This record gives sequence, structure tokens and C-alpha cells, in this order.
Amino acid sequence: MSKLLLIDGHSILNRAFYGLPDLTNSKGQHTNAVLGFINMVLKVIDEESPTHIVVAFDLHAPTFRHQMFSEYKGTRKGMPEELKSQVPLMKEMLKLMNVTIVEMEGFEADDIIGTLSVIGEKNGMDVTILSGDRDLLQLATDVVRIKLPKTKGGKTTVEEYYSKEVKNLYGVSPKEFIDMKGLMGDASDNIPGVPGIGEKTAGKIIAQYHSIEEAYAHIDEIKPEKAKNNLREYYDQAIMSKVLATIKLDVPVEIDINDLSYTNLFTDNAYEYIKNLELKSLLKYFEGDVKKQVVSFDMKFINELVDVEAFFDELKTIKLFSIYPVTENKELIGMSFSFEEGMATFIPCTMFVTDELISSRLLDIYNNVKDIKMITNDLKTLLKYIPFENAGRIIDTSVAAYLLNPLKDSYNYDDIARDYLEITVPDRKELLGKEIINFMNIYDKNISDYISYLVCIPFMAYGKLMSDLKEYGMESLYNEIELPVVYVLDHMEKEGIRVDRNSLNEYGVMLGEKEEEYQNRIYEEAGMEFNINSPKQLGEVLFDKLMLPGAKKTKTGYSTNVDVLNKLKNDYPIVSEVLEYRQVSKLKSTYADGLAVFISGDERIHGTFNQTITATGRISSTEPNLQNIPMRTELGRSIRKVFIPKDGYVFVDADYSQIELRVLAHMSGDEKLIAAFKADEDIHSITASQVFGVPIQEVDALMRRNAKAVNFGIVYGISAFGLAEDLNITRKEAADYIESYFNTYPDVKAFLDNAVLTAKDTGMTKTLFGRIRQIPELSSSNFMQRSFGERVAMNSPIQGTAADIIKIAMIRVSERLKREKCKSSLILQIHDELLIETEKDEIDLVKTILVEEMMNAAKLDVPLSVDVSCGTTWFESK
DNA sequence: AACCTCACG
DNA sequence: ACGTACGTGAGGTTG
Repeated sequence: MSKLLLIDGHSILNRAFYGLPDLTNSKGQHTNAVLGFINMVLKVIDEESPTHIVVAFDLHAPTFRHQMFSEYKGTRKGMPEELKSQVPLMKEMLKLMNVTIVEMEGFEADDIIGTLSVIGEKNGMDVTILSGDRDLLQLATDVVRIKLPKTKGGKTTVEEYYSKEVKNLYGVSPKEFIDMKGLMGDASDNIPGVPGIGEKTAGKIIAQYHSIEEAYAHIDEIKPEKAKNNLREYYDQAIMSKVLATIKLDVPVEIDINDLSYTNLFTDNAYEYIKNLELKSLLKYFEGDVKKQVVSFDMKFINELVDVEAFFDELKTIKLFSIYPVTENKELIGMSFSFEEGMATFIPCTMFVTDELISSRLLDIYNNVKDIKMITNDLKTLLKYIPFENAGRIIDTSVAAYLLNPLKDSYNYDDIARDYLEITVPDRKELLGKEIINFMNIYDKNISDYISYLVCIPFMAYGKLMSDLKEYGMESLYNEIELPVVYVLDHMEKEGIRVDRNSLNEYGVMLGEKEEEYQNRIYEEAGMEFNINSPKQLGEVLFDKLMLPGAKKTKTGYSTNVDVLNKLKNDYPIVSEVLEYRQVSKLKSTYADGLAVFISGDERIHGTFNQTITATGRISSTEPNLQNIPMRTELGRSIRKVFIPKDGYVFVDADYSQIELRVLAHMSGDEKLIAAFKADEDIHSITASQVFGVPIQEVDALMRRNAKAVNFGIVYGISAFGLAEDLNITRKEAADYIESYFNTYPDVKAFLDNAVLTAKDTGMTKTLFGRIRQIPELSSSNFMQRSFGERVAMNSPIQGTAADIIKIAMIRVSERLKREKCKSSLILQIHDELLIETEKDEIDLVKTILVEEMMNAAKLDVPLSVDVSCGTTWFESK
């Protein structure tokens, strides 16, 4: 039995576009509608197994079904650019999939589909119509079925209608559905219908009389009164509407229905095309033949000690190989290697081939064979198993890929394979699911495949990665900053930071007591008990029950954030109690209780520093986050007292003063701002003095506060809205501040303008040290998104350059400590701050090292300024 | 898993 | 008209 699938192209593309979140590839092309369309169609093909497929498009998009009414009905909004640009992509994709596309001058997709459905039915075919438009329900018969995808809360369900289901739902047959539409009209299609008759009334009338004409013949019987009168008055319009609502079934399509059969949708060309669009999730459907052309992946095991030794001897002569430590729960299962495309070697850890043996042999090779080069996809983790020291001879492919595109959320082997080798390999989840690697199952096919990919792909991809880095001018950024930083971060993680478990405990207990106090007071003042941690319940208590003013909505309910509550706290005691409660509950859960679980047996917390997360080049910190330990309030700040140095040591802490504004002064070359920094006075006061035109002695607290906010705003990518929000002033006043600022520092304005222009031109921003960041949002037609892109274009070079500089400082400080044989160690980086656990005799030396290396990390047109201090807890030293 | 809130730079 | 300051990570609630 032949099965015909008719697809309403624009309507499905439209559904997909609005049903999926925006998605942009690295070239700035929006792709969400294409993705949604293909997914939807593949799903239907899977369910229906059609033998024939055709997609109909309107020739002129967006079409107005009925131009004659568009004047007084108001014009429908055109397609947004993000969608429009995907239409040709979708058509091309369908062509490459060998799917027939039909579009005809003077006819709409509806009409083509209607005609083809009739032809299909006549030819004895089973017909399915896929559309997002309910109008097509009129085409349903006992053989022709309409599928309507519906998105509800992110999930897509498909409704199916034969003529019976239409009748069940509307009480009318599909043909009568046209008459119904003639009465009720359709605003979106510019069909006027009869005023005052909606879906309900129209349904009742047509169910009874079966057509508009018949209903009119019985006009006196029509109820309700309003419908009767209006139908009488607007009868002609109703008939006209019916004509307009009728889908044509006799379009002169010149295609042979037999030509619509298809053989293979998943062609190599289609595969190439979606790879180009970067629709990663679709590749698996299309890889088919393509994948088979790719090198196969294989694995060789070496178990016996003598063979292992022979292998290591061989490695010495190979000089270039990749390496990957196979671990599970931090335990080394074995070491894998590759020096040949698709061919891996695996040495499992055994009684005789111990992890120590493997580690020491490799260290030996690394230290003695000076022209060796190793490749791995996660150097920092490798260093946990083999403590290589930085000699510039290990390549980290994930860091390289991060530099080339810092916006990705992962740089795993499968990502590298897709982006740089243009092959698709299964990811860990596909191969292993939730299976855990152990010493027994390494010989299983899926696990040995997984290991092969892990180690082979970095070997195969490093050449492309290196040449791409060169092409973008990021070779020295990579070699001289990013790679050395890996070793520094590894060192910091291994050192960790000591925490006084008992003090932390006491701190938690103290917070717990306060939390309970505040909770009780809040319950009392609210007159009820509720979950204060629930924004929903809190909002209802404050704004519904207690009827407090100033309620602001979020998309799910009332907003109860600090900005809202701060405005109310002076008038309503309960609000300040809530704020206090929030503070202590945050401190307790995130810090007191949260940090405690990370304290290891050595009394220290060994967090993780991530180098491939941020869009700007900063480091991030997780498990736990040691870069957001409280500072701004006294109560919170006191948690820093539990961070203590080991015996015989103290903390020396150094932070850059205003590094981002100094970077801005340098990059913009603004003479006045440069002079301000050379004057070495409080920068916010100078800014206030220069912007408001008063002598520096006359700058009062408010002026300084405003100037400070403007300075922040400039770094963030200034907008009058944001500044107004921050200072609680009007947009106009904020705009005035910004204007005065730009008048004072014209080259800053020129720099920011140019940053946006250059970013729009090249699609990316660059830091002083060549780090790039793509900004796809800049080409968005959406005002919000585009504005965001513009702010990012202003902020990223500044934040990114500051990140580059402190990375340089970290490397130099670490190397200097090592060179001078210090016992002291760098243990934390908090964006513009370095913390060194310092041996007591080395305090002065460490201070000198920090100040010198940090100040000289970059040579700018303004001096870099460093504040350094020392203490027996982190609280004291900061 | 998404959302809100809030800790830091 | 649109409706946000830039960059992070974590805990809690809710569906």
C-alpha cells in the first residue's frame, strides 16, 4: 500500500521556529527552525513509513491569504529575519535529501496540498498531511489524515484527525468546517466572517444546517438574536469568507504522483550540509554511508610486563603520540596511547604493571627524550596521574579548541572530532550509558571503542587545531599563556586551601540559630507559616496576603529579589526580616554547610579550576566555587576566618586595583583617563571631578558613587537603562551622565564604538593578547539580542584582556617561586586577586614577587597597581 | 530541568 | 515597542 506524506512547508517551519529556543551556529546563522523541521519530519516518517513525500511551500512568504482584506484587517507582521534566512536553507536541505518541493505561482501551499491529497486518494493511497495550520482540517476524509504538531511546555505532541475526529471535536464534517469558518472568520488569515459569531455559535449553526446557505434559508430560526441579525446583515460577507476559506482542490499541478517516491533521505550531501549548519544532534541520522568511509577505530591491549617495557622503549622513538589516562572515580584503570590514525594501544593497570610503574616510565621518557611531543585532550587531569612539569612539550586539544571557540559548553573528544576532523563518533553516553569502567570490562567492545576514541581523536585533530590557532594569530596566546596556566591550575588544585573544620562548624551553628530566629519572627508577622525559601510562597504572602505595594512580576510570579525588597524594607519590618533571613540562609546552605562537605582528610579543600568554561578567558571555580566566598557584608565576610594557612605559614594576598579600567585606559588610549591613572588617586573620585567639573576636594560621596556606577557601566557595555536601574534614577538622567562621561573621555567613546563596529564586521572580539570571542547575537534582528551583542562587544576585550594579564601574572609568580626555591605556593585566583600560602620566613620575598610580577605582567600605557597584604586567616589578609 | 535568588569579580 | 547592565557557580523550589 502506497502512503503519501504531504508537508505544509512554511507552516511547519514556522511551528519549529517558535517552538524551539533560538539556536545559532558559529557563523551566526540561525538554525532552530531547520532543526525543528527536520526532527518533526523524521519523527513522522518514522511513525508513518510513507512511500511518497512532498513538501509544498508558498512562493511568496509570508503570503496574505487574502490581500483584499488586509487593508482593513491590518497587515500581518512579516517573518522575522531569523526565520526568513532559514527558508532557503530548509529548501536546500530538502533538495539534498531528494525530497520533492512544490511551489506554484498564484497558488498557496494549502491549495497544492489539497489537490495532491485528492489525487493521492484517487490513486488509492493512504494520505497524511503534516501542517501546523488547523485550516487544513477541511481536507480530512476517511483516508486523508491531518497531523497537527502541538508544542506544550517544550514537549511536542501530534494530534491526528480523520474526518471522524474533526466531527467529534467540532461537531461538523470537514467540508462543513469551511462553512463554519465562513461564519466565525479567521483574523490571522484576514477572513472577516460574521461579526459577533465565534467558534461556538458557528459550530452550533453549521451542525444544525450544514451550510451557510441553508442556515440563511432558515434565518428566522437562528439563535441567538445577535447571530440572526448579523448573519442577515453580513450574509454576503459570510459567503465571501467561505470562498476564501476554501482550499482549492483543482490546482493544475504538473507532477506525476509516482515521482514523489523516495529512496534515501540520508544522503552524503545532506550530511555535509547539516555538518556545515552545525546541527550536531542530527548528524547521527545522516552519517550512514559517510561514517563507513571514515577510518575505523581499533584497540590493541598490552598486558604482560615485558611487552609493556618494550612498548615504552618503542614510544621513545616514536616522539609524537597522544595519551589518555583511563580512570573511574579517580582511580587509574590503565593508560592509552595513539600514534596512528584510528589505532590505539591500551595498557591496563595490573598487579605487575602498576600505576606507579606506568607513571615513572612515562616521566622518564618525557624528561629524557627532549624532542618528544605528547597530545592529550585534558592535560590538567593527566597531571593528576603523571606529574609532568611544563616544558612546552604537551599539547592540550581541549584548551586549543576552547581558544578557537570559547562559547561551546564542552570540548570532549566527540566535539573535537565533529568540529576539527569532521567525523561523527558516538559520545560516552551513547557508548556506555551509565556503565562504569572497571578492570574487568575494558575488553568489552563498546568500552574499548570508547577508549580508542578518547585517545585517537586528539592525535588526529591536533594538526588542524594548531593550524587554526596559527590562522587566528593565537599561537603565542596558546603556548605562552594557556598551556603554562594548565600547570599552575593543577598545582593550585593539588595544594588546596586549609579550612578549620571546627570554626566552620561553629559558624554554621551560629547561622542556624539566627536563621530560626528570623524565621519565627517572619511567621509571626505574616500570621502564618510558609516556606520562606519559596519565592512563590513568599511573593504571595507579601503581595497578596499583606498587600504590600510595589509588586513586580517575573514570568512565573511575583519578584522577591533584593532590589524589590530593599525598596520596602524601611516601611515593613517583615521585609527586612526576610532580607536578614535570606542572608543567613544563603550563608549557611551555600557556605557553612556547602563547604564542609569538600574538606578532605588533609584538612584542606581541593576545588577544581576550569580553564575552558568562560566566554571571556577567565578561570572558573567549581566543587566548591572558591571564587565567590563572601566579602561584601560583615557577617558573610567573617567566613574567611575559617580559611587558614598550614602551620608555620601565613597568607599573602595581592589584588590588582581597577585592572579593567586601566585596561580600558590603555586600549582606548584616552589621554585624560591615562592621566587620571598616572595621578594615582582614587579613580572614581577623579572621574567624578572630571565629569562633573568640580575640583577633586569637592567631590562628595554621592558624586563619587555616581561616577563609580558609570565606570562600572562603561566596562559592562554602557546602556542608559542599566545605569538608571543601578542608580535608581531616570533613563534621561542616566543618559546625561553617560553623555558627560563621553564628553570627558572622547577616546573611550571612540574605542567602544569601534569595538562594536569591528565586532559586527568580523563577528568576534579580540583581546590585547589575541584571545577571540565570537558574538553571534550581533547579527540578530531582535533588538534585545543585538543590544546584548553590542554590550558584549564592549565588555569582552576589556574583561578578556584583564583575564590574560592575570594569567600571565599567575605563570610568572609560580615560576619565580619555583626559581627562588620558595616553600610558598599560589593556592587561589579570584579574577584580579592571588592568594599565596606563604612560609613565614618568605613573607617579604613573596610580597616582592607578587607586586613585581603582577605589575610587570603587561606593559600598558598606565601603570598596573597591586595592593598586597598579609594575615593568619584569609579574613585578615584581604 | 527550569527558574529564581544571591554569592563573588 | 522592545525591557538588560559584563562574567561566573550553587542551592532551593517547583513542575
